[in-house]
Amino acid sequence: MAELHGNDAFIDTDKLIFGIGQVQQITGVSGRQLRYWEEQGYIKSISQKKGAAREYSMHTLFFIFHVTRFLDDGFTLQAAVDKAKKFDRQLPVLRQFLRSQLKGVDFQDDQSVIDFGYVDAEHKQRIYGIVKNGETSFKIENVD
DNA sequence: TTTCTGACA
DNA sequence: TGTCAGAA
Repeated sequence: MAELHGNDAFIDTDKLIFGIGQVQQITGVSGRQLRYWEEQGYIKSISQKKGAAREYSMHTLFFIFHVTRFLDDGFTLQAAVDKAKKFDRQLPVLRQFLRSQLKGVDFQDDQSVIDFGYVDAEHKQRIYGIVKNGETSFKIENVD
């Protein structure tokens, strides 16, 4: 039987392929830079053979995007790549945690309430994430 | 037309 | 890194 909520239930983002021209348009990184970064081993394109046009997976596209953000923050290319890699490692952990802990989101008049479920095994307290006026906070409530 | 590699006022 | 050339 098929699992409805596994990773498989979503689009395999690595099957979304982008040409170097598209990557340039989306990330603003020049083709010259992309080839140089690849030459330096910072990024990789899908099976780059001889003079064939480069293709990038969506994962790589995201990676490139993150590198540019760190470059904009003033980091060197090497440092930006390192930070992007670190960020890359955090994503699956964050996704797993959120996927298992997120119970639902309630949209109220002045705020949004994220239900993270019970805090304790006894189910005496429930924790919520509050998003209000552009700010976030936690709230723990006792369960009746 | 787009991309590739190599080179450099 | 940009840019130009010559080829695919």
